[in-house]
Amino acid sequence: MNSQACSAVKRIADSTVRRLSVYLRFLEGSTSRGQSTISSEELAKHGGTTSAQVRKDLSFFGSFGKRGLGYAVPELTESLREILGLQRQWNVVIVGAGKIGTALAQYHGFKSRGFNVVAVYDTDARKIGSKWEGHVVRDVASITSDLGERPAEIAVLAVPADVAQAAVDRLVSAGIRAILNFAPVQLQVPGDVALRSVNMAMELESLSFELTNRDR
Amino acid sequence: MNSQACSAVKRIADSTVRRLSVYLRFLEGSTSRGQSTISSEELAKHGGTTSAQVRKDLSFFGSFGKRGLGYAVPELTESLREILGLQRQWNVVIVGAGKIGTALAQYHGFKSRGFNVVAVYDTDARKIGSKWEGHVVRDVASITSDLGERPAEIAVLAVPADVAQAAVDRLVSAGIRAILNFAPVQLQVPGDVALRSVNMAMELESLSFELTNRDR
DNA sequence: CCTACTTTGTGAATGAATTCACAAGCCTGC
DNA sequence: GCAGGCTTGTGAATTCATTCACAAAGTAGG
Ligand SMILES: NC(=O)c1ccc[n+]([C@@H]2O[C@H](COP(=O)([O-])OP(=O)(O)OC[C@H]3O[C@@H](n4cnc5c(N)ncnc54)[C@H](O)[C@@H]3O)[C@@H](O)[C@H]2O)c1
Ligand SMILES: NC(=O)c1ccc[n+]([C@@H]2O[C@H](COP(=O)([O-])OP(=O)(O)OC[C@H]3O[C@@H](n4cnc5c(N)ncnc54)[C@H](O)[C@@H]3O)[C@@H](O)[C@H]2O)c1
Repeated sequence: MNSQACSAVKRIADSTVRRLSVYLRFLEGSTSRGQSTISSEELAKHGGTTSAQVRKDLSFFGSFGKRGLGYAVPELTESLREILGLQRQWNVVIVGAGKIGTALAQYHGFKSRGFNVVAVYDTDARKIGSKWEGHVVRDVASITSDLGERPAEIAVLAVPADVAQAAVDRLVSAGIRAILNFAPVQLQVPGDVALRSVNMAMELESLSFELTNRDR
Repeated sequence: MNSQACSAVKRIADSTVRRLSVYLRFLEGSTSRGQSTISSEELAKHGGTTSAQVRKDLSFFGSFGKRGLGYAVPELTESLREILGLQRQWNVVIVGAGKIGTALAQYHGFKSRGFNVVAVYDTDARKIGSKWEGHVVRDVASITSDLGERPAEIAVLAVPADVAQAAVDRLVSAGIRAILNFAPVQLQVPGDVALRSVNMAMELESLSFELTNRDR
């Protein structure tokens, strides 16, 4: 019956972690809305799931609520931030200063959640040296020595698909620990490097499938 | 033992559909690479899964391979396009001409797969009327009558989180059938509207969790 | 202090997705 | 045309995730 975010004793499903992130985002809104306590039922409604799922998700990490009452919003917010590893800052590099890389580099939603963009890289000589929002675009060739001096844990990959694997190999040998990939290819990484991909074409195609097959 | 993409008799898991999309993308590369036949093993290697999974995924829709030989690349490509509903064109509107909306409107990867951006909308008077890449930014107030004249099936939502639900309600009542959401909120839609969300903060937080808890 | 009511936390049950394992089918070479 | 080698297609087994259902624990009000 303790409330500490105990270190995961068994493997936690990715789906659980993603829901925790959704709960956290809603809770941060609730705090500013001045609500002091919240039930699993309410959390579920705004997280697109069920109250049993919410309680099960939380139960993997400890016991955070009061029976008959619900969860204290500030405490649960804090616990979720701790579970997700958001109490520290993460350094992020963006590789590929094209259309999507530029949008991401300027996105304020990253910084406000502890993800600091520390550098932007490209290979295009015309882009190297130019800057926006305080970031000078640097030559990707300097990435290994840069990471040696000022380490970054996470890379956001926004380069064309045909050079994505080469860019990953370079990042991995430079010591990066996690990659968020926007190129529509399946990348190979060593087991100790975390990888997530955002594949927008895949999302659109899954919508296409659903529209096509709704009349089942 | 027929090869037609028969209409789904039982519910197809979303994870299956997403993998089909990945297989298709790799196959399109294989064609240009001049490979005429491919095994489930090879497809699996490049799709980040197992050969049994590939065969099971395909088996929901028919029988596309030759035993002892594998799959004919052009035929399988065609079948996957048919299954995913990609033999037609889809009209797409982008709502929110900000940083991410702009990047998406200019992205060539959509058009090349049959998703045509037919309009871009915003509320900001300074943006309305300006144009890039052939798209004039239109006032979101005209969306209902525009969709009446020239229907679009899919909306890409790239507006701030606090107005996202209102924008969805407007799109739904204008008759949109599917939404790809980039705002980090859980949206409510009627059951007959398809919804996918791309939540980049969630991806980053899931990476943060993995980095934090690798030492389990 | 006791009763009525609420909501959590969690084993057990169910349901869904993946993996196993192998018969069936096709190709090649002799 | 038969043997040997390969690869598909698919039920059965297994693993993983969600939902159920209820005891336990708390609140509130008299
Ligand atoms: N633009 C979008 O909305 C969008 C949407 C979904 C996915 N994507 C994907 O994101 C990736 C980038 O798309 P984009 O539209 O920004 O393309 P882009 O052409 O505008 O930008 C790509 C950038 O990467 C740079 N680059 C090339 N090789 C590099 C390397 N080895 N190292 C570092 N930088 C390198 C290029 O110079 C260019 O500036 C692509 O894989 C694309 O499929 C883009
Ligand atoms: N920029 C990114 O890289 C990024 C990454 C992930 C998620 N997002 C999300 O995407 C959304 C947009 O982000 P952005 O960075 O492009 O913001 P932005 O402020 O650059 O753009 C938002 C645009 O939406 C317009 N808008 C506001 N209300 C509208 C309405 N009711 N109808 C139509 N248009 C409206 C604004 O005028 C503005 O042009 C946000 O929800 C953000 O959290 C952005």
